[in-house]
Amino acid sequence: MTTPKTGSKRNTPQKAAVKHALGEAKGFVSAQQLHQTLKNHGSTIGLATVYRTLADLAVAGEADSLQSKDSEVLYRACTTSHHHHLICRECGLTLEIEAEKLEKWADQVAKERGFSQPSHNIDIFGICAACQ
Amino acid sequence: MTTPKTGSKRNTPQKAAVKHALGEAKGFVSAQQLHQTLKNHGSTIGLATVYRTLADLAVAGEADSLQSKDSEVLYRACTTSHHHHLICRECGLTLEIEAEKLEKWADQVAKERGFSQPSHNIDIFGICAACQ
DNA sequence: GTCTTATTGAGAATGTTTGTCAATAAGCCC
DNA sequence: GGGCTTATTGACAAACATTCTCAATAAGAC
Repeated sequence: MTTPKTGSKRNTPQKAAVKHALGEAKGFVSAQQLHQTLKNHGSTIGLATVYRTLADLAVAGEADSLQSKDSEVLYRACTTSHHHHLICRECGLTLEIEAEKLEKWADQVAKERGFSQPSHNIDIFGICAACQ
Repeated sequence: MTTPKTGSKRNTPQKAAVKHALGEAKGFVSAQQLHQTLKNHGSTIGLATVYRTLADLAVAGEADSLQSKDSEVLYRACTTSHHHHLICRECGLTLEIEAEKLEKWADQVAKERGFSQPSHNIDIFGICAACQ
């Protein structure tokens, strides 16, 4: 009762492995894909652990998440600064885009209509030069 | 072989019912919600039919679709012209937004990086005046 | 009315994601 | 190093939305 101890995360080899694998991936990958990759490399990590770790990374701002067309969630390692993505529909190649103008525009539109706590979802898709 | 007959859609009471119910809904609704609403009104429509009809409407441009946080797809009746949405996270109230500038910006960003066939996903969320 | 075939509805099947829970091991104090 | 507490793990089951299957129905055309 005397020790709330709310925020005590532990460092485990599993978390490190997920983080590393996410860093190796070029574009966005699903939890399932990442789990398969890890197992192919000899890891015995559980699927649930991959899901949990990715969700934690997303909350911590160390990964971006995105909904694919097939209703699965895709993750990608990223810098902590806010940005958007230009994604190839063919190969998944992803470029980060800075768009300060856009941020301001979105926030302004929300405020003009009386909406508070604005947030937005902006992603651009296309076919990259290599895939054409 | 002599009759391709690829595009022969039939008009059924079920399709009309889904279309009507979608029009009645204020904001975005899921296929499950719509199915429930229809059943509550006495319809015996099947869940699969609701899904199929909504998918058709989305393809035909008569409905907008959107991925919610809970990984379900939400639909909304709309005009055929291209637009985006400002959505209340609390009550689901939805306003349509015209943003020609934005369209051009998105297409330009894609072309600058060598991407063809650009498309984009832009939605703004917030808490509407009534919900604050 | 008859015929063709798109459509329907009930349930099974799929696939992702989350929950459960006993077993394990990370961090800490001695 | 040894022991303790408890966050974490992994295997599996469960929840969930969505799609598939297929016999039965009915829309549209003649």
